[in-house]
Amino acid sequence: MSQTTAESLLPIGAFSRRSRLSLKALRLYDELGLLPPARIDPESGYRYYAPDQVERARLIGLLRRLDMPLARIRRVLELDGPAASREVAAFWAEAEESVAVKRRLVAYLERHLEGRGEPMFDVTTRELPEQQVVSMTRAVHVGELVPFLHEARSTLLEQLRRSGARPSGPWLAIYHGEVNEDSDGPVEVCVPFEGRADAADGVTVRTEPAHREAFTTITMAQCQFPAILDAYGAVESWTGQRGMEITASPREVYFTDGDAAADEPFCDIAFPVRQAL
Amino acid sequence: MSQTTAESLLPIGAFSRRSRLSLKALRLYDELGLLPPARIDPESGYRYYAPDQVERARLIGLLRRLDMPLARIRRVLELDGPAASREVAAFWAEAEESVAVKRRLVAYLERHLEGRGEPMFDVTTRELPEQQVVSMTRAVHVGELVPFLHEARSTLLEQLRRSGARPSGPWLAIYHGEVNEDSDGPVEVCVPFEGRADAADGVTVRTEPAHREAFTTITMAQCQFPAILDAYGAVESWTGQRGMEITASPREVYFTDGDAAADEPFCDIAFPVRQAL
DNA sequence: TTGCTCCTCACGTCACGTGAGGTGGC
DNA sequence: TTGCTCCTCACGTCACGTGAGGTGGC
Repeated sequence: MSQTTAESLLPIGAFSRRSRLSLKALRLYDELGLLPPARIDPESGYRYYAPDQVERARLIGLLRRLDMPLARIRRVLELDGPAASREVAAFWAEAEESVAVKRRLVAYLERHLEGRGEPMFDVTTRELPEQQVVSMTRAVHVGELVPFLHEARSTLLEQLRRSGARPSGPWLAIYHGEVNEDSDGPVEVCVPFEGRADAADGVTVRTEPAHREAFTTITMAQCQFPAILDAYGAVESWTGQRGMEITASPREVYFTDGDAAADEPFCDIAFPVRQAL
Repeated sequence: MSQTTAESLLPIGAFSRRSRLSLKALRLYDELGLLPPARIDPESGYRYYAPDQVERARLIGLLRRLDMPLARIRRVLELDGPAASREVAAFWAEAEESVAVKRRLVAYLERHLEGRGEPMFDVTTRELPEQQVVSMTRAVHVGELVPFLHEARSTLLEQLRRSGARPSGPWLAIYHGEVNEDSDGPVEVCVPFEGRADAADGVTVRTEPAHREAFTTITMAQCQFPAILDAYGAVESWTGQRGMEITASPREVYFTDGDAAADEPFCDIAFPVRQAL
């Protein structure tokens, strides 16, 4: 029996041909414990694989063709059939999401490169007085942004209610860093208020200094990536042309508590500015 | 004027914020000549960028978000607007193609992982006598495969005609290596013949030795990746279960000159075999 | 003895991220 | 003097590809 088993073991070259994985890949998967050979000769270090390891090897190869990282493949392999299938489906759903974003980006780039007119934005400035705000800050990637905005707004309003203070203007989010797939902000959600409010777990009370800001109003459709780049770009170039300097992180001032129709005013894109010398 | 220009130059940190590119990325793009700073201080090595370089920088950043390689981005940047737009579209078309393949692969994997029945294949063997063939071999990736098959077949038939020989059986392709996006075969297209044929530029005349082969017949729909994996897998496991050894590269024997209906017999998937001892 | 297969480093690829250690101007 | 910004290495990441140099069995 062990005789028979030993005889049917495949050295790495044969196993490579049967599994369609390179020698280098097989050695790496061994090293990572992802696909250890059935036997390793202790003298020579030769790797010998069992024929029934071919199936696992091919599965790894196919998952790699989806560009699934090896760490994630390891997780798939630890699950039973139906759960593994769901894991693959979940991975692929993420991939499709990222493709959908890129598809919009391609459309945007084609429009820009061909020099077809970008949408027009009315940019103006306004003076904001010093203001008390309650705020919550978190590092979020793009997928977690919208839930965070809503959660933070609710928490802040609740905190004002508990403190006996009342909101004195529209809520806003300050983007201290970029928010996308690779970058996670941080994002600070603020609610301006009147009266006296207490800080709490995760809730800061601070003063937003008086400042002038350049802004433009956009619809919900224009607030999606990559269309939103045009709005940011419009405000930035407007300030640049007038010799203004951006003095703080950009912010979005929201008019609604949640959703609006795609073509209704949805928020202001605003940059604090000062006239350069 | 040069005064004004010099004053408006941005050091790398400011340019990084405006372009949304990391310092590391900006230094790399400088090194590669993709986005050299307007001025480099010869003493300190400090990089200074012109404000109008922001546009190019952002374009690079957006193209990178499509996962376009820097070499390809360089090409896009060398083109004028409309041509650049077409380059982006062409790149994206390739990406969509690769997504389409992966999408089918995901469906295939889900079926397999859930253990839903794989299609049944009738596998049998046949004895082939020694045969004269004319053949052409080339390293092709999956995108170039079908054109090569047709081109080679025409060339070989023409060569037989010129030699006064005549085809004596269906044409076939021998896959000496895997053919996919990363791997390029090689693939050998063969036409068996009777009579006497001359070699020519790229056309080899050789004898295919007598052998037994295990094979199954599939439709055109089953000949697509990844469905075709089932047919290959079926023949391989059939041979394995009967203690046969595969002795040469797998081959596909085509019944038609071009296309068939999706559910009609289209080709045989065949492996030369011998009974193991 | 020659070929073939296997072994283990070690370095390259691609597009950066992340320190380490140091300089320069306000 | 302290902080801030900038500089240049150098190494790490990820999943391998590609030798180099050497061993072992037929």
